[in-house]
Amino acid sequence: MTADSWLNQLQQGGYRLTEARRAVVDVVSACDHALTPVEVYDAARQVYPALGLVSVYRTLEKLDELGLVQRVHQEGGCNAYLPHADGHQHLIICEQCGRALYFSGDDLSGLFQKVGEQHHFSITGHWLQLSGLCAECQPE
Amino acid sequence: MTADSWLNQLQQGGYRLTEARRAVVDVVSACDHALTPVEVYDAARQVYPALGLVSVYRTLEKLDELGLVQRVHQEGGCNAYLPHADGHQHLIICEQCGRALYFSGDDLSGLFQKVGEQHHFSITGHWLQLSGLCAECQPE
DNA sequence: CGCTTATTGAAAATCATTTTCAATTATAAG
DNA sequence: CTTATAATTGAAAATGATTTTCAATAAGCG
Repeated sequence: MTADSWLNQLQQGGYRLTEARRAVVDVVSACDHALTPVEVYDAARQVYPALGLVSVYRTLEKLDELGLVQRVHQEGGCNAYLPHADGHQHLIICEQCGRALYFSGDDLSGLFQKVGEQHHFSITGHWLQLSGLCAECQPE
Repeated sequence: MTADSWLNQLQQGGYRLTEARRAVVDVVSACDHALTPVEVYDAARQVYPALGLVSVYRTLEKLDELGLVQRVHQEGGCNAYLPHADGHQHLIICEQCGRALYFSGDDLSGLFQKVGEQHHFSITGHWLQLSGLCAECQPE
């Protein structure tokens, strides 16, 4: 029931529940790879044809604000969104099929702090994404 | 003589050396923080006022292709360029002043491989950026 | 020096994103 | 169940970044 949980959190955040938002949430919350606004638009219109692209942008913005999605940066562009996993902040993305997967990086945070100290930086954030081929996309 | 080295590599790559390219290379190769195309344009016109923004885009594209610059992703946008350090692939960027710094991540590459194996991914690349405050920008 | 062709800057075209706006609709109050 | 109010909507226009087109220029070869 991720979608329902997201809708609850939207409401909790003071936002109204509308058809447009439901459609966007349905698509994004159930997806295992990053989607651009246009991809969300196309998928969500299958359910709710009256949807406007503008509402997709606006809804993604709110989901991002609530920490429900995370922005993914890729070669081609930097405007794709993925459900945000709690606690696990690091990503692996398959170059071929686009499937995304979070992995736990508890051991890394300490390392980042250490690297920061070496260079006299106080580290406040990090961005880590691995790319490669998932099991299914690997040649024999 | 980084600038000269870059110009050599451009020529080696089959490209001609022009005033426009010289101006762009001068600016980017000597900069310690990420610059957007427009920022490069503004800085380079101080030296070569006839420069067109289009040539900045085109030159940055070629420098990227030759591995001389690297694209940096940041909150606001993902279109800033930084000289590419050889061997050191990981970045720390100061949130305040924008100063960028590479650090060696030999120990990390092994770790990335291991994480990949755990999830049956063959890792072919990674993207790591730390952000924080550099020594000068830290409050006492 | 002269030829060939890559490169140029300006302008137009394209593409993604944001803003504007009047109409609609979710929600709270009656 | 109404009604009132303010958030939300989609369409269209506006913006901003990037790319393409194109005739003029200039780099680099012979």
